Amino acid sequence: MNTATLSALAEPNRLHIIELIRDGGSFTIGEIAVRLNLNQPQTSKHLRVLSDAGLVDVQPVANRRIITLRPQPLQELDAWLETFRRIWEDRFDRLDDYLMELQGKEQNPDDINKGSGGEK
Amino acid sequence: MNTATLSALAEPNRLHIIELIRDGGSFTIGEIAVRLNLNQPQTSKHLRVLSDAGLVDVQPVANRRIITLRPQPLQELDAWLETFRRIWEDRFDRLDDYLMELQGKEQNPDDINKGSGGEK
DNA sequence: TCGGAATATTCTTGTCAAGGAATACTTAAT
DNA sequence: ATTAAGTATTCCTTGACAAGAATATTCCGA
Repeated sequence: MNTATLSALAEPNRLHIIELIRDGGSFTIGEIAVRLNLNQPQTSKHLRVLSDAGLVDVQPVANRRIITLRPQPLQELDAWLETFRRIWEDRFDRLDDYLMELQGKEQNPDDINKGSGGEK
Repeated sequence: MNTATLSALAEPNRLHIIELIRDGGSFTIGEIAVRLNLNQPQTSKHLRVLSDAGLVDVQPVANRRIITLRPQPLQELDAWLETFRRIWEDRFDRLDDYLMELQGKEQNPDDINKGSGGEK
């Protein structure tokens, strides 16, 4: 996974921008600033970050910028999450039980080690 | 969405930890440190962050900690992404074509013209 | 009780990101 | 050419965060 996508989304204002565009379709930088109560310069800066991360498209129209969502990074994030769904179905319920039992009983470390990787 | 989840994942080492656990099932802090070539203190610190974000479960067993994945935050992230899929199906394919055309790329003219607002 | 293994905590330092304020740039209209 | 709107950039300050190093803590076994 791309940490650029994640850190771009990790900032609350930027996350709000993404959600605003998701719901509203397309906006101008000034419109975004108004709707989210941000100053224009910080809005521009946040959009620069989002644009660098490939999360938005910026179309210059006259002296405005039309901001739209760009699906790809979010789709990649989705694909990454997909790699977890398999695990959740196969393994997790059983592993959970196993750990519960480990904690309930007094056990020695050798029994624990046989779980995943043999060592020592 | 919870920005805590996102910023926890936005750090490369922490993302690697999550992927390691996803693939390997369960690990000890020391094992994680060895596998990812991290020092023990930073591994502990990263795991504290992951634990605070609810991304991992920490089971004390003797003087070790058994680390396992905790599905919930990733499932919430997944649910958040779900809110975008609807948009992508309804709206985006059409909008994408529109933007392609704005940029001067060759597209199927029939598809473009039958869009709603042919502005140009 | 002591030693050693596994993990936690503290302190320091460098880096980087975010907001505020001021200013520069670009475009359209007149 | 001038003006005003929209946006970009710069400078500054502040706070958060991550790594490194050193030390503290907890637990087990002998």
